[in-house]
Amino acid sequence: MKQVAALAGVSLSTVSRVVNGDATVRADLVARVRHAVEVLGYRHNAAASALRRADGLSGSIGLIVEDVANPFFSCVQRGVEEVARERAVLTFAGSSDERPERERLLAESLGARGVDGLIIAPSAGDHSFLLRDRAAGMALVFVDRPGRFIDADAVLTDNAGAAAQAVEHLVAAGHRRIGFLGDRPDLYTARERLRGFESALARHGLATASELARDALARATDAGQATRELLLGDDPPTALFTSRNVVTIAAVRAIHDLGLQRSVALVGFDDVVLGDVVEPGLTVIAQDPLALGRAAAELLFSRLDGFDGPSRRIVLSPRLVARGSGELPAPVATS
Amino acid sequence: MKQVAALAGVSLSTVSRVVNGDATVRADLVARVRHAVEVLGYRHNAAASALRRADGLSGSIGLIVEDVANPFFSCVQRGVEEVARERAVLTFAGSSDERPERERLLAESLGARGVDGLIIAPSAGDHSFLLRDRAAGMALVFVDRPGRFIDADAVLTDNAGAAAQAVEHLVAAGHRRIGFLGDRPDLYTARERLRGFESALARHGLATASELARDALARATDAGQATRELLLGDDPPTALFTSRNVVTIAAVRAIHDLGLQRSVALVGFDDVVLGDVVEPGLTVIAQDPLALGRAAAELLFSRLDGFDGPSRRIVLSPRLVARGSGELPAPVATS
DNA sequence: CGCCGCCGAGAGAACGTTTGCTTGCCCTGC
DNA sequence: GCAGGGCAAGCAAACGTTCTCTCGGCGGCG
Repeated sequence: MKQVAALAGVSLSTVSRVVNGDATVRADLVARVRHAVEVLGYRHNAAASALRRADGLSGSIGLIVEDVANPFFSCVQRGVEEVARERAVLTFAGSSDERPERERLLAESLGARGVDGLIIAPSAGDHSFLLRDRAAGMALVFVDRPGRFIDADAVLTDNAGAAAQAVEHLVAAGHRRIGFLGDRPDLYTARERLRGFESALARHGLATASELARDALARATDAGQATRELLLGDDPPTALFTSRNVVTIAAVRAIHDLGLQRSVALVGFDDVVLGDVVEPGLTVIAQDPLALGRAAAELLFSRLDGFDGPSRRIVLSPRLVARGSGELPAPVATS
Repeated sequence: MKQVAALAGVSLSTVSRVVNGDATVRADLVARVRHAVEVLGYRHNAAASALRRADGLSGSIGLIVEDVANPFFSCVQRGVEEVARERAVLTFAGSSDERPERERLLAESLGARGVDGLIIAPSAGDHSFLLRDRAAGMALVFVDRPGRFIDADAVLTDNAGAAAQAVEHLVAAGHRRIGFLGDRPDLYTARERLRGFESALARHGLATASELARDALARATDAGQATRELLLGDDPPTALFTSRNVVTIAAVRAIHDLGLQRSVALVGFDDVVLGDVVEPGLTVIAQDPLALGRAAAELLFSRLDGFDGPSRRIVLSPRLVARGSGELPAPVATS
């Protein structure tokens, strides 16, 4: 910057003003400075800028999700990025692997990098440690799940309602024995989906048979194994509800391996690539992860724009996409 | 930091030394400083640190891919992140949407943020503008495709070899008329795959019938449309090679819509979720995007660790996974 | 017992910006 | 014609660190 100032024959202040688009600089000086910038290959130092500038903004935000490689979260990331991009803000993304200590490490590293805001799809841990960062001016929004022990903006899905809708759909097809393949029960989304599942069953006078429910299926192999156990056990369910994309995929695979794809009904949470091509087509509760990410980013930027009201909560309703697997009729009762 | 120093009754220098783990500080002072840090909720300012410190490292790297929501690239991102994580380095990720000017904007923003290194899956543009940043100390690695007009480390896939392997596979099943569904021809990967495709055909004395090749299929709708045109045209191909995950998915969908999934053979580039469940199973050239990302990050960090040799190139060979669609036999010739 | 050297800690400059304040100039109004 | 105000540009301090240099104290050796 010094060199630029020297070459253009102006002061550092003037260069700074030009770089920041200050309108009070004379046109010919602007031109001289821009030219010098080009010639010298000057690149603005955002770190130093954020350090000095009054608002302390760095033009970057952080995003913490379970796994950036999970299609659901990678779409959330994309949504966040799209909104951030419009404001020339960059996005730091990190995977927590659902481990609270790793999540905390990431959040603190991001804070140390001076991100203006943080969007988190929180794990099961305590998030009150973020109060400190928020007090330091960092905006905070939770996505997909609410934070624990901290009151903050959040964008959520109507998990319970959607799970109930899935049950209604299966009951309408005549099913009475519906299996549940769930995620780690310490996760908000998993609990909500189970809650919706059970309450819908109860509405129809169907008790949850605990032998028809499996959870803690964090890995695909576990989910496949659980599917086989359920379907090969005594008095197996005639339909399955899978509570998450990885579980759905593993269950579909297991069902096809067993050759049961035309006899066991299935509704899965999260849409899945090729779900429309599989035979029968996969009936899913399709979330809109892109919209989730976009909404979270919008909330974040409204805070950065100065909104200082009470914490807001946006709840998106996913839609059921019927493609065949969820409409398979229950076999005629033989008992 | 001043407050910490005051509370601990030491100088700023000492606090800095403690924070950076300097061993020359007396144990009791270390304890006092750590205590003060806890009490005050002090958080290290990475921006100021990078600004002042001798090596100028910020502990962050950048990653630019076409689309973070594309499963291929999200896995690359994950691979990069895993390696970076081991070194407590954070990852900035951005989507270029295959637009050179957006890619350049991202790269320059990342440079301004002072990333220590940059990993790019480059679009079709000119990347010589990165010379400036590299001269300023930024490490640079290309992944999936080499950069243009700049010599740098790169991690690539043997695209031509893999495409040739796909053709060999289809020829072995008796196919003579093989259709090609390609990506934007200005992309390195697309060109290489077409090159491998054509040279393998030539080896078997099969000229490339231009009416059997379609490219520039950047969007799913285009790819589906092209598939339908090829298969419904006069003298259609008996087999298809699809050059990319999004194209493969669209083609599979179109083939199933037409009910031709048991008569038209298909080998696709990139593995796809549920590719093993579809009927018939999807035969693919499976890349290992996680390994691609990891290797790129390893190259990057070796540069940051001081390696200063000539640019290196790692080429990974994908493997063909036969699942059925690529082994469908050609119909007996009727002509 | 005295001197030298080493170790540990503090003082202060510097990193690359932004920004409040100041200065100088020109224009306008009385 | 002079004074005052407004605008454009420069000066210098400050942002939160790191790092070099210096200084003081202590121990060991001569």
